[in-house]
Parts: sequence; structure tokens; C-alpha cells
Amino acid sequence: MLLSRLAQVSRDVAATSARSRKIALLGELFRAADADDVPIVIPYLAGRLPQGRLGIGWKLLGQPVPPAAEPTLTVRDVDGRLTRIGAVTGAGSQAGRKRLVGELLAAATEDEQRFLIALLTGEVRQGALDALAVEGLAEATGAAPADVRRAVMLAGSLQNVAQGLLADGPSVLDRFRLTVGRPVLPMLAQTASSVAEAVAKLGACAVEEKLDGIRVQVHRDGDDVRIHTRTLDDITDRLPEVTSAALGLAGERFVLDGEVIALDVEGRPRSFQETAGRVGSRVDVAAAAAAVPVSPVFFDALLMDDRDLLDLPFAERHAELARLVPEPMRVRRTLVEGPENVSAAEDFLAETLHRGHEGVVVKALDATYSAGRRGASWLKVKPVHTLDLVVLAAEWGHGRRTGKLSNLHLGARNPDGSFAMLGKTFKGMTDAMLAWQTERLRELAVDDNGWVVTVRPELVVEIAYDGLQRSTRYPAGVSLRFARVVRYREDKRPEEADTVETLLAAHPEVAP
DNA sequence: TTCCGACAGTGGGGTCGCAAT
DNA sequence: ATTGCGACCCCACTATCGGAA
Repeated sequence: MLLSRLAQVSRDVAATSARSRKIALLGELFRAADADDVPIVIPYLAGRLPQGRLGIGWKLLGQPVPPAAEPTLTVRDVDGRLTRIGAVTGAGSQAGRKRLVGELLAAATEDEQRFLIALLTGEVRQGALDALAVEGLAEATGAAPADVRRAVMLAGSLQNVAQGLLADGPSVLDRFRLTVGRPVLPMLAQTASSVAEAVAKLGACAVEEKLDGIRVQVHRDGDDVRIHTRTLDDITDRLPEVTSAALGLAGERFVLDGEVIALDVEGRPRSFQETAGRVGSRVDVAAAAAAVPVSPVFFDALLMDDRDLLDLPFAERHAELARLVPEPMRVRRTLVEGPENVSAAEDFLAETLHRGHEGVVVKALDATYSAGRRGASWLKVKPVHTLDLVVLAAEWGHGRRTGKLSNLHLGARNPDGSFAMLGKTFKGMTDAMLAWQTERLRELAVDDNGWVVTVRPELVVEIAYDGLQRSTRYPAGVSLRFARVVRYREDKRPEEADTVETLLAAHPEVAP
């Protein structure tokens, strides 16, 4: 199949807002693909490369290349070239990769170039990713969408399912079962604004501490232990302590879900930055582990011996977990029967925060494990802080925000009346707010370099954030974590904005 | 007819590792 | 030795479609 056909379909998919139409277009393309093309065509149309990321970003793509006049590239040709590009490493590799990418782009038409660049940078913005590709695949093969979706979650990959399905039909879907050693997409949580709201929604539930670490799925099969992240990357080699802990449990075959976190000698959590730095260290793992040891803390069991637990209610999965894993290696929790016991849940949240953790996750006791979904049966609750900050500048938006000032630069007051930038945010704005702030900030503009519009510091905005973190980038030595706009404070003057001093006083553990 | 679940988009800060400077 | 880039951790929120109620 020619690449030009994919580029055309991607354009058509982007051009329609109707999901049913997007799915039909994808299904049509998948039906037309040869068996050999399927492992390439499906990930491409889901916006991903079968090879994973290749170390090619905006910089390496360089200046525009004159396009070819006629489409000649086949998808298999492109796949082969990209595999070779990914294999280039060592000194001179950037120049080598750049040359090969340039040759590939030179062989592509304008349309194909657009698609390839989007694919390589991970920015195929066609309003359809994995979920709609799954629907398209179901349509192309006559399989039930729910069955395909489940197989993909269990396989951890759309590609494998697609290949089997197009070769052998819907009967292959039963082959995809939870297997030790093959990671499944983890279940995710939605946000609730309070414990009371979460308990009211879920009824009988477990309230568990939410640790600010790295999500892990741990598989053990005899002496073999594998550890995977939320995106299913294999990080086994970086976490010898977790491997030892898994081997120390009195079970031969299991799959557990949990978090790894660095704790200090008193058992209090170290900062997320420390945990993330440790888990990210690959070169000298022994030194990293000596400096920042991490602990696994589990909250769910997906498989035990040869029993798949995914469709059991959480209460039963947890009972299995508790039989295998001793209490210190499980998250702390409390059970709540319903809204009448909400104060117990609130007390537990307060205790958890006092112990230095991030918040709680409220989980329905009757819920099955919905792999890969951000289901409504897990609700996280974290405290939210707010500040009144001053807009120092704003950046022009992209995509559907093109022509709107989007990303705000936020500042707190210094003693001398100047402002210290604490970070940026593009979150929390409605379309109406975007329109309003674009107009208002243009009135205040003192400079526009085409990317950033600098403004007189007069507009006050209320910002919600999850906490402070150490920063080498910003002048106060701290930055806001997960800042988002709540509302504009036109009733406030910049002299009334919050100060760096009060901010640091509110987070003494982070203050430089 | 209205409501709501699921998705995609829009980017944020930090850290590590690698290659280039 | 330092700098810049890309990958991957963590993530909040809004708009929209289309099926459920």
C-alpha cells in the first residue's frame, strides 16, 4: 500500500468531526491493507510508530525539504527506512539520522511529508488515536468493538490484535488473555473534588492512600520477575529492590499493581523529583539504589497462580492481595460502607496527608479491573491550593487554539514590587476565557516576538495548583506543580497579588 | 430531549542519557 | 565540562460526539 493513501485518509479523518465517519474511514483503510501492511498501517493511523520513538524531534527534522512530485513510497518501504534510522547510534548518529530522514522526506510528496513529520514527532492530530483505531478495526473485521477493546488491553498492543484479527477473524480474540510476563494497560482514576463527593458516587468503598511515586505492574513467574510502567515500558533492570521483594513473596506466579516510592528513614515519602530521578536512572543502578532506595507498595492483584482476577470485584481481588503481600508492602486503607460513614473517610484523608502523602484514591468495592480505562470506579482526591498571580506574558496557541493567546506566564510579587515567574499554564480555560484573555492581553502587550507576547503586569488570575517543587529554571527556585486557571480576578490589582514570601511560607519543606 | 461517558487535544515541569559543542 | 534535545515520568482541564436515560 502506498503511503499517500494513509496520508489522504489521515487528512479525511482530521477533516470530519463525526466519530462515526472517522471510524468508517479507518475501517475502510484497514480492510484494504495487505496482511503484511497491517502491522504498519494500524499503528500509523493510531498516530504511533511500530518501532516506538526513534529519537527524531523537531530539531532533527531540520529545514523543509523539497517534496517529490509523485507518490512512490510504500508503507513497507517507509517502515524499513525508519527501522534503519532507529538503528543508527553512537558518535555522528545525529548527522547520520538527519541525512536518512532528509532522504525519506525528499522521496515523499507534500501530503506525505506532512503525515510523516506528524508521525515522527508524535503529533498526528486527526481526532482519532487508539480508541477509534480499535473501532475501525472492529468494523473492518466484523468483530464486536468491546471484544476487540478488551483484547487490546490484555495484549497491551493494538498491533498484535490487529494482525491476528485480520488474518484469522474474530475467533482469535479469545487467545488474548492475561498472561504472566505480558503487561496489561493499567486501570486509571478520575478526579473528585472531595472525599464526600467520591463516597456519595461509589457507595461501599475502600479509601486508600495515594502515593506520589511511579506506577508499576509486577509480574512474577517462578524466578523470573518483570516490572512495567504505566505505559508498559520494562524497567525491571532499574529496580532490583522491587525484584527482590517480589521474589520474597510466598507465591510463584502473580501479577500485582502498585506504586514504587522513595521513603526516608522515618518512612515519610521523599519528593516526587527524588523518586522519579531514581527510577529514571539506568546507567549506574547500584549507585542510584544506594543513594535513593525505593519501596514497592501494592494495591491490587490481577492474577494469582493461574487465576485471572480481572473480572472479580475489587473486594475479592484485594483479599487475594492481602493473602500474598504482607501489610507493610500494601497501601494503607480504610473501608467505608457508604455516605453515612463519610467522616471516617475524611479522617483517613487527613491522616494520610499528615504522613506526607499526596491524597487518597476512593475505590468501589464491587468494581472489576477495567484495564486501560479511566473508569469512574476509582476516584482520586487531592488537596488543591490556590494563589492570585499576575500574568507576565502569554504564548500563541496551536491547533484549535491557533490565533488565541493560550499559555500564560505566571508571576508572584517580590518585595521590591517586581514579579518572579513561577511557571506557565494553559489549563482550565473555556473557549470564552481564551477569547477574552486574547483581547485583554493584546491591550496590555508591550512586545510580540511571534511566539511570546509580553504584557504589562496588570492582570490578576486565580490559579489552582497541587504543590510546589524545586526548580533550577525559575528565579524563586521553585515552580508550581500542575497549575491551572480558576478565574480572572478583575477585582484585584497586581499589588494585591500573592507574594513569593507567603508562597514559600506555605510550603516550608520545599523552600530553598 | 437531556444527560453523561469516553476521547482527543492542549500543552506544563523535572530528570536522565546521549551526542554535540 | 557544558549544553541541547528527546524520551518518559508525573499531570488538569475543556469540548465534542453519540449512546443511554
